[in-house]
Amino acid sequence: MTDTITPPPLDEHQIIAERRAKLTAARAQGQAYPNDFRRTDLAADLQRDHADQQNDVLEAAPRAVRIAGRMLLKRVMGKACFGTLQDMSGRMQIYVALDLVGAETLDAFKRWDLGDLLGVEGTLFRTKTGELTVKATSVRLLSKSLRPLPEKFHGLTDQEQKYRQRYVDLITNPESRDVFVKRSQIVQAIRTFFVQRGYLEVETPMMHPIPGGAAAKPFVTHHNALDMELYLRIAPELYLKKLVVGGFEKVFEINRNFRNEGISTRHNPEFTMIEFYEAYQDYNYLMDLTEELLRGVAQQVLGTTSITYQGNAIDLGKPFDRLTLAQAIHQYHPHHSLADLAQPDYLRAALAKTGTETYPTDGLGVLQLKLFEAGTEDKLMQPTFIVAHPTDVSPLARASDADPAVTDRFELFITGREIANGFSELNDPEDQAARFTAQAKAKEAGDEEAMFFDADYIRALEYGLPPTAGEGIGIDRLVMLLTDSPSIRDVILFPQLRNSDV
RNA sequence: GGGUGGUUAGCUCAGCCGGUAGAGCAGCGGACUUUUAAUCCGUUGGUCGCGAGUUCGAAUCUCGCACCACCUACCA
Repeated sequence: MTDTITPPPLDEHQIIAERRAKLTAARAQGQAYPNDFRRTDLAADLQRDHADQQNDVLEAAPRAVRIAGRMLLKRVMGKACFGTLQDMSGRMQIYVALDLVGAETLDAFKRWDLGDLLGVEGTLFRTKTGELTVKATSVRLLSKSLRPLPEKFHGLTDQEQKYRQRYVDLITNPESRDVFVKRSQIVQAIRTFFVQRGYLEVETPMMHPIPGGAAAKPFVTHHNALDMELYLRIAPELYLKKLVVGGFEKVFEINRNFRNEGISTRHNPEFTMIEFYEAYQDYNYLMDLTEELLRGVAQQVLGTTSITYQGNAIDLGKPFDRLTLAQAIHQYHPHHSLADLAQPDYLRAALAKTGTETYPTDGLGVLQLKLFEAGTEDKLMQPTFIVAHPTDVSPLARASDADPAVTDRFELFITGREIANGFSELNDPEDQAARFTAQAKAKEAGDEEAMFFDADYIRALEYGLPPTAGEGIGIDRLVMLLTDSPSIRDVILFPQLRNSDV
């Protein structure tokens, strides 16, 4: 501590100035930010443990408690006051009366502000109206809050401020807290699911000399000591498969990916994925596993597999549909017959009507994919696996034995959004090298998202990757689904926003 | 990248047929020993996002810029 006065912030105004004056007065009384108060109780535990006890029971055998929290409501009435404290678990009312705490403490309490952090000792009782309350024998100011909280009834509603000052959002809006508590529970449930199945959780590099594992534009940075360019990873895929080569036959990683692309309600530059790989399994196994995972997580975190997303009922309990691109297009647009959808010329004509650009090099599969994306993808409300993606756009997936033009791959769509992507891995090093060469050519031709030729990955495959199935699930989008959140920013604590002047 | 809407007190919002800015909450002063969005009386607080223009006069009309939201495009 020093005696130097902190320069007032640029947005200092009357309320802050008044609170700062109270802080200065508190400093004159002694330590203004004490750290010797130890709580013994959390609000929610007390509410739960004493839910059934009437006041006569509580008064007969007084329960001594020590709680701490932020004061969100205060009702001053002459010689007795009520306040509402909030801690990480919930809220608890406190009662501060002259005959129990004395005039000095009562006067001090009256000057404390909403937002101040208090420590309270006392006993439990129940008020006339039946609310469990701590009757204070002592109240202390533990941290002065210099900035006023948002309006106590409406909380913070301004979207920008909710994102930029998430801490204020979390203080005042229980719905926001709930989303992030659920997010934590969802991630924990996923982690447990894989650990219980014998998977090893690993951490692979976030900085890659060659960005790989997905088609996306990377962020670039520079390592000074090595004097080399490094890329923030766009996916952990290639590293995880190297671990399978190394003998870790079931691995998963839950971590951030970074993609230097647009920002929207469904895209944040850094987002969280789980990727998992299991040797001696294929993509059909993954689809079964994915259904089991999503059902289990929803049941565990929400207590149900029937959920609502933005007004649409979604049933995670039923077996998920499994359709090829052509089958999905036909199902939602029956005027396209399956025979038509197998004709490249027909597809080109249909795409021309939707204004979608096509290239002479687009094969049947790519044309189907484009038509799917142009008007079917967003209609897949209920969980649907789209299987057999074209080999041309799946450079890391194993080609189908029955038809090498497509891969043993699926994408899972729910509410019209891609939630997961998985496939039987391409483990033939010569095929993989050829696919990388094709990608490298596309990159030279100007495709910014085409992949690099990754020689170390080919070398790993040359040691022998067992037949393996691998999948990625977008955690943010899954959390959006399970918390009924309309924007990815609602499920990321500190979403990326443009710079602002504080 | 394109379109639409928003930006007024610390917060939630009115005011927008151009005439010098309002409410509730919070704050400040006062009353009140079971309140709970406490109540009652009094009261402080504003570069109306920023910059230009039209006008005797702009929160209000016009143009530009910034940021936010939504839609759209892009994006495995």
